[in-house]
Amino acid sequence: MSDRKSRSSATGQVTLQDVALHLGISAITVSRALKTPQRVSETLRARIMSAVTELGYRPNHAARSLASARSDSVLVLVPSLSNEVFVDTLSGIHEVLIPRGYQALIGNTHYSPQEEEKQLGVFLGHNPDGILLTGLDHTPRVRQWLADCGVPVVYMMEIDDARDSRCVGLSQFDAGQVITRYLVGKGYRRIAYVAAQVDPRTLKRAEGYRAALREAGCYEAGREIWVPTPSSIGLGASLLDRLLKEQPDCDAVFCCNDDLAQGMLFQCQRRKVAVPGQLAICGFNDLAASAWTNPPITTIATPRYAIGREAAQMLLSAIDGDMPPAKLDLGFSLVERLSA
Amino acid sequence: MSDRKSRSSATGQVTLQDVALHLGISAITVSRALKTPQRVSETLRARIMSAVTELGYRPNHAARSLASARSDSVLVLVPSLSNEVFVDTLSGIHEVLIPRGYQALIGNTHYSPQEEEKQLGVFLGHNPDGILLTGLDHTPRVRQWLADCGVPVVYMMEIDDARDSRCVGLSQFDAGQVITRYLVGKGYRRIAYVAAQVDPRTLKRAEGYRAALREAGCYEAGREIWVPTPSSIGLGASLLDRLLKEQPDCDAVFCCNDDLAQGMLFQCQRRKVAVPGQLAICGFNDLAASAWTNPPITTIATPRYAIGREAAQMLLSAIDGDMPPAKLDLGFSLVERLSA
DNA sequence: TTGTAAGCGTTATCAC
DNA sequence: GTGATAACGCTTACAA
Repeated sequence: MSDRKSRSSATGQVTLQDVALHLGISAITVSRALKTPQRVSETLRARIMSAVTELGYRPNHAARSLASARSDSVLVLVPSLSNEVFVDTLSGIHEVLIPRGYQALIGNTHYSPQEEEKQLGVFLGHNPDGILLTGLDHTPRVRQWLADCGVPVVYMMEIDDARDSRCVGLSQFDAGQVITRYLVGKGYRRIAYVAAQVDPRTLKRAEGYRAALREAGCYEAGREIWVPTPSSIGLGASLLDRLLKEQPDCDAVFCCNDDLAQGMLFQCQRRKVAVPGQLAICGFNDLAASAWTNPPITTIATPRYAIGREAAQMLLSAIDGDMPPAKLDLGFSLVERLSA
Repeated sequence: MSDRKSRSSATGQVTLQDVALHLGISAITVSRALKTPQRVSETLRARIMSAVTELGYRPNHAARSLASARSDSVLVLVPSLSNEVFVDTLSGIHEVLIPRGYQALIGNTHYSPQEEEKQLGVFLGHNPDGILLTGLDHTPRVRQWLADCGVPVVYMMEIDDARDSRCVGLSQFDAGQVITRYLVGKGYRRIAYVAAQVDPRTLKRAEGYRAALREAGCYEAGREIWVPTPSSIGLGASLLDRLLKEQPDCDAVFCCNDDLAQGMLFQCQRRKVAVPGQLAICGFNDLAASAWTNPPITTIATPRYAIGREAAQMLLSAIDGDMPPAKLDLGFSLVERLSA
């Protein structure tokens, strides 16, 4: 009868209380019927369920999160949404999270640790049950927050042997080394490395590149081109011009990613530079388009779907039982095509 | 002195109460110092601010949302995250939302109205202050929920003159008609339309295509190829094969998007089909790569950043004051390049 | 300018 | 198996 309990006024939303009142039972029972059906008698449960649909009840996430200190959501921070690599990683993550009833809260850090810190600050207020981070390099404050908040974290994309943390990825160093060795094996000797959007992973690929050239006895310091701007096909095209000007004797180039490699290839076509005849080109990541250009691009295929899936899996295990930290190396594979 | 008030036990989180107790003041004052600084004396505000940083207080979103019935978050539902178009739209949205203190909750509907309904059901529980939806076609239940929940909605990508709703986009029909007229103007007469990932917008572009051909007196029903699978470069390549087999006399093709056009172009290169000599190709959306292929691709540039920005802007206005529904047509432009 | 009281919608805890 | 009660952390009233 009490009027003030009949309807939540503010939002016009149907509450648990409304459903309970409608059936003459208490709110907690409705809650149980939804969360732990086996704890409610079958007949009552049926009545509750139909009332729920009839009244159009939809749970209030904020209230649930506040009362239970869980949010059924997982924070995912990636450096970019325009990079196919991270979009694919996100698909893998969703594939695991959604069926288990979790929501992904997606944040874009734009390759900036400071931006990452800002995003983490905001999203931590959403009480995520778990956190998925890209890479191993984070600001001190981020590390502090992560340590303090007690929320499980899995790091994606790279493998770190040192720290006592969970991570799923591959050795960026090894991958850079393998593809450079491949070029050396093909007989190329004056091999350039071209990188844009400098980040910890392009740095490690560069180290792999250097190691491979050193072991082959053909390392030259001046063969690297670094630009800090975001990577793109257009940038690849202009870097081909720069490469040809600065290193006219160069016979092969390892691009830190496939966008750059595609742009270089397109520009070679424009400038009538034969690929791989005059210049061999290889990339990194095996983006979808790289199999279709002419010639198709030799590259390193990275298991990003799998990284997303396995990282999400590992995170959920960490959330449920207290599974101890583990490292998962998903490797990579050399995709030999015709550009190098 | 009261022990139970000193620390929120469950989460180990620092609360407003903790900060207040630390300073010997009341929680509401701390709240005010953070939300409406001008309502707190300068000296006290300074003390509060330093205590906040010292203790590492971070607001609890769930509690705030529950108490205030606002969430400072906006739900954004897009059909795909692997399509550059929607990624760009999201950037535009972020550009407006973030500086105004809003968070975007991103949902991927995978081009499915049912999936959209599911996502909306879940995300509505997060009490978004506003909603940004893609397209004008939604399930009856979605329309019902949107009408009931009283949250402002802006529809993106298309323009609807009929309904009393807010939308920001362009006329997909007109764009399809303009590019087809362009082909006709260039002298092509046996023009095919190829579409993948059938959605309301590719349907409308097709109608524009038909209208243009009818007015030129060269419409033929059999010149359309439709496949329901997701669009990709690889699919474009295989559809080129199919086109050449089924319509060997075809002299130009309008692809419903640039992915398909790029794939067709690459496959033409493989098969030594001259573009545009033997077959003219044009696409839709002007994706980044289309300017760099050889030949570069003639296409329709869609203002997707601007759509995101303006839609977010319109939504925020709707959230703040009760700005009346409006339509915003951002148009499109024909980008003439060398493929057609 | 500051504080008190109540309540947002849900769940944990402890009774019955 | 079901219910009463008290939180969860914050903000909207309304006082002082």
